[in-house]
Amino acid sequence: MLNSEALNTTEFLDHISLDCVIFGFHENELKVLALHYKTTKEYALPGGFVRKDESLENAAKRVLKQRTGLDNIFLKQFGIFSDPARSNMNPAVKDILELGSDVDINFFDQRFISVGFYALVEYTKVNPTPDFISDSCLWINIKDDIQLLLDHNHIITKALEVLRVQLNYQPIGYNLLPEKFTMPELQKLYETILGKELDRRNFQRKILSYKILDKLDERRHGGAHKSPYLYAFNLENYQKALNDGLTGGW
Amino acid sequence: MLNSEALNTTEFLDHISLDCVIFGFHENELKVLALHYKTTKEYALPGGFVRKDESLENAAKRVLKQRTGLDNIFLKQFGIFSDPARSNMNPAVKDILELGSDVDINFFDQRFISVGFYALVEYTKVNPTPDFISDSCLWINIKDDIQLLLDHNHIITKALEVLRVQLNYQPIGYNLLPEKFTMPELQKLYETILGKELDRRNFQRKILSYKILDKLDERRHGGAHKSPYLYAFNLENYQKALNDGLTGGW
DNA sequence: ATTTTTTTGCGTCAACACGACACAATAATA
DNA sequence: TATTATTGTGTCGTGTTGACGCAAAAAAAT
Repeated sequence: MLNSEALNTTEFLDHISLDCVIFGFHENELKVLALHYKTTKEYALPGGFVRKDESLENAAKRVLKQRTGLDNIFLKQFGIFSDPARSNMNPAVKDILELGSDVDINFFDQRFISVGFYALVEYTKVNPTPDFISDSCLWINIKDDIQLLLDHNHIITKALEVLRVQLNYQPIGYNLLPEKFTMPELQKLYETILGKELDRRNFQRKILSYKILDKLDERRHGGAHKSPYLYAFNLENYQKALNDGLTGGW
Repeated sequence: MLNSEALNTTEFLDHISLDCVIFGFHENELKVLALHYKTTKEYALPGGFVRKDESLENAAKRVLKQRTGLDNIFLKQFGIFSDPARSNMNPAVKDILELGSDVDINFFDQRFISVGFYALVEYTKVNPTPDFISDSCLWINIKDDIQLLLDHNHIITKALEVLRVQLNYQPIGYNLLPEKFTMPELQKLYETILGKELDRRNFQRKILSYKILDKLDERRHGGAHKSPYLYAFNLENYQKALNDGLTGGW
């Protein structure tokens, strides 16, 4: 009945959990992967616990692998959520109780200090997979602000703030976009993360001045109106540029 | 024998500790408050544990109050240190064993995931106070790179990196400098945090353009050569400016 | 087929910001 | 009184930024 990831709570450290904000970009919108619980019908971030001899980062990688099917995901720890009241009255406890009498409910019902990770994935490569207390795993749109479990909305907000600040220091475009993309797509990604509109022509001038993009001889056909050129990140230059931080703000 | 902060380990959450990087600025040098252990003669960051119904932030404030005598310290969580091996072979365990047989050595000898806080204090206001395993509490100069306990050097390095990034987003100057200060002093603070020299005249032009400083009618006399003017932060403008981030890099 | 509409590619211009540097005023010291 | 290191203020050339113009392209409408 229970799948193996749920059992053996004695393997885990007490009081410490982690939550993952998995960002994807699709149809010009920024999305986050969420679970939908069987019993309480709550939405929640994918999370997990830390094995007694495991680093937090590896625990997060385990969770990511389970929910997305992907290895080698871009992953950063961005915050810690430690309000003593944050996991009081956790509705998920009810979901877990439903699973059977052999569950160590004391483990799940304790105070948790949760470490927040954000991950960047290429939307189309993800195979969303529910966990043992959820019936589905789905993308929710950031701007729909759907109500999530406990402080998970707050966790997403914090992740977004960090993403915004790190836009010039982490390969965020590279990890969220497919290999080939158009300039308007890249711009839309920047606009969504920054929460403001940018001038099309100035954006292009600036991003090209960094020399981090290769302009391809290909265009994206099929859309309405003039076909835009495709670009790809020049990883070598991108990494080099990020080391100093891309100069100037947006 | 044992002071009360050491006892009652049952009050604390297992596996979770915190370490504070307390920055001070004195004689144009950036310093960090450290403890010196009685038995092993190791240097270490001030740290502590989290009570079962206490937020991490409040736990950090407790530690800060105990080591500095100060309330209302500027304080930010900046990272988490979770390598499973980080607290193996912890020499501090030996110091704690020396304290007597009634110590719950199992608590101190477990795996700890440590949450890093940095604090900014006005050097002259601090009253450095050792804890129950240390014989002194003292300022160490950042650039002296003294060898510290476990991964504490690494923790300081990370704190400095964060400080650097946040220089344009947090009231760092205000919290590290006394109320009145000279332009060369402020510049030296920026240079130390950034790890590079800045042009005196360009620095002044830029920092004044933010309108975050009030130029006083007073000068600092007594030093050799021309007496510099004193400045004070205009808190209202400073806070307003930090909200958007001070534009441009250094 | 031709026109319309919207998007894309490329360019211009004025205002501003930045780095490098010049020079005079000042205050302790020699 | 002269010396010397430091501070206050300004200039100048370059590069970057924001605001906006215009023509080419491609699907859709006529």
